[in-house]
Amino acid sequence: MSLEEVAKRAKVSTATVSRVLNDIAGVRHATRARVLRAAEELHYHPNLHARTLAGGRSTTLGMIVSNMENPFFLDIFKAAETQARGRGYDIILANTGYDSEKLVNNIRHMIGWRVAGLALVVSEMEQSLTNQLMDLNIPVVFYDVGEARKNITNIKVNYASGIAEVVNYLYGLGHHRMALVSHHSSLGPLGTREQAFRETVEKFAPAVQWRVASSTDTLEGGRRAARELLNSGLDPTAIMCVNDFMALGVMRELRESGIQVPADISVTGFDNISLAEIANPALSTLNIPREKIGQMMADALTSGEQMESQKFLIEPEFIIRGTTGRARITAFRTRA
Amino acid sequence: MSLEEVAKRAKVSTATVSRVLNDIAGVRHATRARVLRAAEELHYHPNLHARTLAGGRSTTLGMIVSNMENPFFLDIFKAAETQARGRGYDIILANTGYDSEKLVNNIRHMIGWRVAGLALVVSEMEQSLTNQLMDLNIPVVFYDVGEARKNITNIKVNYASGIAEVVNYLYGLGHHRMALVSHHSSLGPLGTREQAFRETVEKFAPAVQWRVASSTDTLEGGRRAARELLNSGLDPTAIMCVNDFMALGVMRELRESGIQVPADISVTGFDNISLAEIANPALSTLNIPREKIGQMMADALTSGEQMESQKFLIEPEFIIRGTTGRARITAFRTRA
DNA sequence: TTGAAAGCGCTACCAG
DNA sequence: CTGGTAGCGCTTTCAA
Repeated sequence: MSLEEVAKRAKVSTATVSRVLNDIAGVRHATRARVLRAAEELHYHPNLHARTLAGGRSTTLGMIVSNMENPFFLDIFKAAETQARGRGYDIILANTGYDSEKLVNNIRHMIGWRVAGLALVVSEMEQSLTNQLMDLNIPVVFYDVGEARKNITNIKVNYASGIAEVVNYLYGLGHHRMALVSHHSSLGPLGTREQAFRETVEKFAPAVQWRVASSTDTLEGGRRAARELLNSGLDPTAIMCVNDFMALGVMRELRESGIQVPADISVTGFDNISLAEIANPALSTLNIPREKIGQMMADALTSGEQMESQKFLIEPEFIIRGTTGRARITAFRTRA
Repeated sequence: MSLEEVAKRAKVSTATVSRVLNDIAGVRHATRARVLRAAEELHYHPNLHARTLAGGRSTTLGMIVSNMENPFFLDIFKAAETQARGRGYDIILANTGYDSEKLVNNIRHMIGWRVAGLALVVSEMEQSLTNQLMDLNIPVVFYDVGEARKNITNIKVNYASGIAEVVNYLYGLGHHRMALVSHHSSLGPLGTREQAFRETVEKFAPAVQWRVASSTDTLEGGRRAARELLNSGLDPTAIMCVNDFMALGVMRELRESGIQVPADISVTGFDNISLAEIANPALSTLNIPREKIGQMMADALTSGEQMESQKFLIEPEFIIRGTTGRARITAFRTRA
C-alpha cells in the first residue's frame, strides 16, 4: 500500500494523491473525493520515513532525560509533549540513567532520526558534546546544564537561592545538625546544589554541623542514604534531599527505624512532584514549575525564528508542609 | 553530510561506504579504515529514515499505554525496552490517557512509522481495531485486552482469582462492608475486575454489603473515590483498589479525614509498584510481574518466527503488608 | 487542475 | 574486493 497504488486506484498521478493527503489547495473537489476514497479502501497509511526523507524536514523532536522513573522528568516530558503536539510535532523520549555514554548514544540516535530539535534534561554532560550540538544546526535546549550558545537555549533553576532558603528556615527552627541527601554528586547541577548547601551551612559554622550522603536517584537510593546518615554519628535533626523522589525513600527508612518525622528529624525535598503531597506526612519541598519548563522547552524547539541564544532562570518556591518542625533538643541514639 | 559525501572523501563508492558502516564482510582493511576516517571527519550520522526506507525493514517497535503517569505502565515499558534493545530494537512509546480516539491515532501513527511490531498495554479497545491489526501483517501483542489471533499474542492476568483471594481474606478478617475503587469501569479489563469483585462479594450476601466507586486513574482520582465512599452511607471497613496508584490516593484521603489505616479501614491495591512499599503504612497488594510481562511483550515482537497466535495467563500473588487488619466492630461516623 | 520526473539518502543486487 | 545502479515511498518543481 503505497502512494502509487492509491494513485492507480483513483486514476490520478502520485502528485495529486500527495496534494490531497497534504491538504494542498488546487485539487478539484471530485478528484479529491476519489483519492480519499481510494486511500480509505486500501487502508493506506503514508510512510512517514519516506515523507520525512522526501520532504527534507522532520516534525519530530527528541528529548533525553536522566531518569524517567523519577516523576520529575516525566512531568517535564508530558508538558513538552502536549505543547509540541499542539504545534504539530511529536517527541521521542530517551533515557540515560545518568550514564554519559548512553547520553552520547542517544544523541547520535536522535541525530540519525534527523529530529527537528533536541531537548536535554540531563545532569551528566560532557563539554565536547556542547560543541557538537552547536554544529548540528538544529535548535537545542538544555535544562539544568550547559551554556547558552548559538542555537542553544538554556533553562536553569536557581538552586542556590532555594537551598539557602531551606537551610535558613531550618536553622531558624533550631536545627544545628543538618544533612544533605544527593546523588551522582560529581555531576554538574548536583554539584551546584551540594555546593549551595555547603556554603549556606558554613555560614552558621561552627554552630551547625553537617554532612552529605550520596546514593542513586531512586526510592531505594534514598533509603540507603538515610541509613548511611543514621550510622554516621552526626545524629542529624534535619535531612534535606536534592529531590522529592529520594526524599520518599528517606522517609521510608526513617519510619523503618522507628524515627518520627518531623518530631525526631525534619525532612525536605525538591521539585514538588505530586507524590510529595501523598507522602505521610506530606513533604515540605521546593516547587519547580515542571509544566512551565516543559512548555518552554517545546517552544524553544518549535518557534523556528529564534535560533538566537536564550537563557532563562527559574526561582523555586518553598512549600512548607508536614515534614518540617522544630528541632528536638535531646540527642537521639539510633541503631543502638 | 550524506553517504555520498563520505564516499567522495574516501574515494570509494557509496556501496562500499554502506558496507563498512553496516559491518558487512569483504572490504579490504585499508579501505574500511579510510571510510571510517572520512565518516568521522565529516561527523557523519546515517539517516535512519533513508536506511529504513531502503532496507525495507524497521528495527523500531511501538508500545501504546493507557497512562504512563501510573508507574505500572512505565515498569512494563522499561522492561520491554531493555529486552528489545538487547535484541537490536528501539521502542517508541505513546500514551492514550484512556481515550480510544487517541488510541486509534496512535496506532495510525505507529503504522505510519512502519514499526516492526506493536505492543498494546491499554484498557480501551475497539473491536474493529483488532481486525485492522490482524491485517497489518506485523506481530502484535496485547496486554489485558483482546483475543489471540493470527499474528497477535495475548497476555492476561487472572484478575478473578486475585480479587477473590483478597475478598476472601478480608472476609476472614471480619470485614462485612467492602468497597471497590475502580476507574473507567465501562472498559473491558476493568469491567472484569469489577465483575470479579461483585461475584465474589455476592457469595457472602447478605452478610456482606458492598459498593463500587469509580474515578480517574490518578492519585487525585483515588482521593475522589475515597471521598465518595465516605459519604456513601456504606461506612466500609475495607476498600479494595484496582491498582496501587489509586490506592495511594485513597490512603491520602482517609488520612486527611482522620481515619486510621488499617485500624478503622483496611486498604488493598493491585500491581505492587515500588511505591506500594513506600506508602505509610506499606500497602497490601497483589503483585503483577511487570518486568516479566515487559520482557514477554518484547520477545513476542522480536522473535520473528512465531507469527502463530499465543496466549498467556498470569497469576497475581497476594502480598500482605500493613494496610490490612481485622475489621473494627463499631460503626464509624465519618464527616459528622 | 493535473501529470511527469527529479531527487531525498540509503541498501542490495549484479557485474567486473 | 569494489563500483554501478535500481529502487524504497514520498514531495516538489516544471510543464502542460
